[in-house]
Amino acid sequence: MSLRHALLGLLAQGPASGYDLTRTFDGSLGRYAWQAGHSRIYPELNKMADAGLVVVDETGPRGRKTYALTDDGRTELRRWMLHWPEQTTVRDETVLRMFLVQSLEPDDARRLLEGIAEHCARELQRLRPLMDELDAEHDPHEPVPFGRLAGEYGVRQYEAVHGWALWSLERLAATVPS
Amino acid sequence: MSLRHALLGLLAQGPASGYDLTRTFDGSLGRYAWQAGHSRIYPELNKMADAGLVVVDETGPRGRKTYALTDDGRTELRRWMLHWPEQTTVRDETVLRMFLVQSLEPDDARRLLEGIAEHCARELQRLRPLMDELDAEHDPHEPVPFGRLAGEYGVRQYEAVHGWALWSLERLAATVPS
DNA sequence: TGACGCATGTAATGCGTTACATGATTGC
DNA sequence: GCAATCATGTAACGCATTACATGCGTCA
Repeated sequence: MSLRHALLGLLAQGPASGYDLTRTFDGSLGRYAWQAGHSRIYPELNKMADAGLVVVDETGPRGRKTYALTDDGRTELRRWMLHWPEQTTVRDETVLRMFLVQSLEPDDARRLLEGIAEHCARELQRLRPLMDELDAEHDPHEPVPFGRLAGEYGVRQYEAVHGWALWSLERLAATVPS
Repeated sequence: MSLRHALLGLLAQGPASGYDLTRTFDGSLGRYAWQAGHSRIYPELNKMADAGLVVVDETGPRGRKTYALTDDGRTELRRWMLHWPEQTTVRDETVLRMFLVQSLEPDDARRLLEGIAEHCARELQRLRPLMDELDAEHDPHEPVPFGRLAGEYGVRQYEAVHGWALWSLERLAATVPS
């Protein structure tokens, strides 16, 4: 039930409406960690309010409701963050493709790996300047800005996949014909 | 509909029964890429047979049925492997926790990051020798063994997360009190 | 006043997990 | 003969996506 914990974690940064939270999922959170559409978020927020994990903080125009964490919500978030099971849920189409590279003909496999490497290189060119900018703007007296750690994860992730794709290309090419 | 493609990719390595495929998902495939239990696999194989993507190859004792790819199945697998959408499905509880590290008190955040770093270090100690063993046993005239590329991905992935956790710890500690 | 974006919801369908259910073979 | 494992399936429930549905507020 990770959607619930994702919402708790986001609300820990400060009150937000279902609409705000939906847009957060559209960004890098949804891209690298967990996806959710508004049609799941609104019902879940209502259930969390029933369970006493969040409360409606403010109501605004157009029926806008911002939610805030309760003490129970913060306790549950902390419990989930610190006590995680050994076997966690992962579901990643890209990694699945990596597992199945060898089901392709050698030429196709090469093309796929080259595509992955290029994709990673492009993403790195996009992400690294963003991180540098965050760092340049950052006042060292303030806490690390939200998203900076996740962004760093993204950079390192792409570097790892990039290196993996190049290594795999070499490895596939190195097969000695008999 | 990635379960279907996972099954196609696995069957591309050679015919297998639903039971065999279920055990494959119990291993590193399920751990890093995609999970599925037998209760989804059997119905899906039947649907894939109806759709002409696979055929029953052999029947064995205890009602065992091995499935093999058809030409249509191989075509569909190739299509899926080579033409992937920009926005792919990712769902990873660990990465979600990474995104939410900053929702914790500094002490808790530190403990969590230390836990992640230790976890990665342990997994690396387990995985690296396995990969070295695979390489030592590998006849260079044979194609790269199935799972070797994925295993390398696992190693690099853990190295990346390990480095990220250490970097994050430093970064959190570096906040200058005002 | 019309278009766009904000804002919230429900319904239908499909995918995934857990639990239920059954029976055959092999090895001890 | 009994236990473990092989082997396949269905049912119930919950979660996720897509589509359907509605209405308010702001700005040009």
